[in-house]
Amino acid sequence: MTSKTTTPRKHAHPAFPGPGHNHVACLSQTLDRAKSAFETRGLRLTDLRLRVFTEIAASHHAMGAYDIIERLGAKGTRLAPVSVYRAIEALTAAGVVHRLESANAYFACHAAHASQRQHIVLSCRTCRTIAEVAAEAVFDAIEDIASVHGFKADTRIVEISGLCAHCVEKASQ
Amino acid sequence: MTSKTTTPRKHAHPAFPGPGHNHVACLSQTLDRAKSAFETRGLRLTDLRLRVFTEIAASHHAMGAYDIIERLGAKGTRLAPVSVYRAIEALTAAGVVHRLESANAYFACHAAHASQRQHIVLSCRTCRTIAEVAAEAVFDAIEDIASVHGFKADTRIVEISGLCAHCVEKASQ
DNA sequence: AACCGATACGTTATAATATAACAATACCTA
DNA sequence: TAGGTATTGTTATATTATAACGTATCGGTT
Repeated sequence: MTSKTTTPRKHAHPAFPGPGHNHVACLSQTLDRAKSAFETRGLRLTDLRLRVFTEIAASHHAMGAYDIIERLGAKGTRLAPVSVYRAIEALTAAGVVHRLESANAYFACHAAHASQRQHIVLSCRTCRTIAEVAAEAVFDAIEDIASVHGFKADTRIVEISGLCAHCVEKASQ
Repeated sequence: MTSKTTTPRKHAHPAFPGPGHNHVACLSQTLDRAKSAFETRGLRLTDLRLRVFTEIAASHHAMGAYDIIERLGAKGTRLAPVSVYRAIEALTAAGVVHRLESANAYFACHAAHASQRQHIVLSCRTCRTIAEVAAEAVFDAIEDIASVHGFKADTRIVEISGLCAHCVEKASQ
């Protein structure tokens, strides 16, 4: 089995989707999850929020608020910054968008994020792709060290920058 | 032993210094460490950098770049933003100042940070105090999960917000 | 000492990110 | 359909950060 075969992947949603992954299907599922996330929380996924979310979820990259404005502007709707920020706030509250703190940018949650399992963010500095991966051991270790110091943790930000598997492979060729 | 005694602490530099800790001594040591950090790296701790660092290290809080400008301005030197940002850049490169990514702010490294042991940031949302604590288990877990995904980690940001031991105690009174 | 290249700093302008304040509209639901 | 709440529009402004370019200073070399 060579590296160039089109053998089906084991996972429908690998942490780092390759450049050629079927993003149409991926996006469709992500939108569905967003809809239920709003529904189950009793929140409204309005047209504005849906349009903003669709832009963010159009890729697996983090996107600045003003990027979103420009992209939606190119499609005919010039939004004020505050409108986009409010949409982002609602999407974040619903848990379908996260903020990449180290980049002042926003990315869609493409994973099922079942229940409350916590994820860390892996961000490839070459292809800019972002993946969230479950990492309970990391959060367990954080709780341990926090409790050693009598610290009561509230929000936990873990953002790792580096090279994703695809870019590591390319770099070694 | 009541909670109001002035019993000496076990550590000269606890992760979260109490409100009444001897910051004069603390600052003095922090400045010394900064001087050697610049020296060993062959970098210059200029007057501007020293003044900026002294402001940042005046507390265990994170400070915005414009806060620094205002504080130094109150002391007679009105600096342009870019000057402060350049100083911060140099101080960061020397490893004596870190950026709190989730707050776009900067804080002094008050710990010895011996060798290359990695630290996570604990940030109290009540008293705003920041502590860096060694947490090798956290970084080990991060390496594990990264390698599972074929990810080659480069920079690692771990920022935990919550309540420090002092504020937990106050809140429970 | 005089020179020279590199580093640091000053000055001005502007980019990039984010929120405040208040008016208008849309949406529930009684 | 009336009235309250949530959402969006509109305008202005706050906050964070960098670009571009000139001047000064430092440190090593002749």
